[in-house]
Amino acid sequence: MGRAPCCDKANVKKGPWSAEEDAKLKDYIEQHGTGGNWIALPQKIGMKRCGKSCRLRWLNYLRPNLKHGGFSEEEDNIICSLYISIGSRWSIIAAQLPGRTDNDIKNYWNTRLKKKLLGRRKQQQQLHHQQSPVEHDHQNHHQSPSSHGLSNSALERLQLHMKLQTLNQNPLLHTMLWPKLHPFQEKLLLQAMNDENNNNQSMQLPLLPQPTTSNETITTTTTTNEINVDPSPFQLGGGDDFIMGNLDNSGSSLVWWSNEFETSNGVNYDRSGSFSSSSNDSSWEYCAVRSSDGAGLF
DNA sequence: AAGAGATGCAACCGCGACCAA
DNA sequence: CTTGGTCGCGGTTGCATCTCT
Repeated sequence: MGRAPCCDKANVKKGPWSAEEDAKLKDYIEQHGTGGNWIALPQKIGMKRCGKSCRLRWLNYLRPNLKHGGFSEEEDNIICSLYISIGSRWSIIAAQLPGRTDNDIKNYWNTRLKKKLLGRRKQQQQLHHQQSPVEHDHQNHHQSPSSHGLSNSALERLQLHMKLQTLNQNPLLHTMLWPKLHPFQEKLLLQAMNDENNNNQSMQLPLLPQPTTSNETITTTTTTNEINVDPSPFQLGGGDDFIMGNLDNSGSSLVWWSNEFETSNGVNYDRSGSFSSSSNDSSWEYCAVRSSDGAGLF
């Protein structure tokens, strides 16, 4: 038994919007607002459109003060650094760019910006594909995210991160938004990239060294409270993206790019960027974490 | 010039979150 | 607490346009 549809699909128009439809919707919303109910809105104005479709059209196209195309270098930097930090949270990224919609940014990232920054890697992949499509497919199949422990997205962000670190072209963003990769991350990334380029067998993530008797407490500063995380051993690799844990005895605790994880105190974090640890390593002060209790972002 | 493939973007889909009853 | 309705988000698709051969 599936979910009930939000509207009568058979009597709803789909596809591109006409100028008349645009004008009708725009006029109504500008005069009356949405009324807090997108589902009922098309009926009110006599349109054969799904309420969700109206909402999307308004938010992505008809809303005033929207910018289309022509992303600036500064916007590129912001998108890139936020993507590295928080992943594909397009609505959050869009909130930092006035006049831009999440859909716009998502499209821009997927079609242009990603290629601009990771273009070389793609060319290499295409070359591989041309040389031996069958073999390539076979390897792709076996090199699923779980085989090397990192999803494509996580690997992509690691690669971007390293690449951008080397550019060092925007001092502000560089220091504020792009924390240095931990040596372990660098090693991991280089290993993954090397593995990919060589079309090798699947790479298994190394297990983290077992933490010793460190009494350090990782502290994350969140918007509403502080979370004390027991630095007991974290899992690395596995089905989701895990690069986290206590890496050595010097207190350089690390949490990075997990899609989701649960600490021993039961707090779930979702797609974190990095934590600062209570050790005085200023390069780890930036964090982007969402915890299960709703707290925390940057 | 024409066909094939690549690219860009608007729109759709499905799911989880949220909220009120 | 449960249920049903709506919202908002991220992933995906479809199609028009562009580029290459």
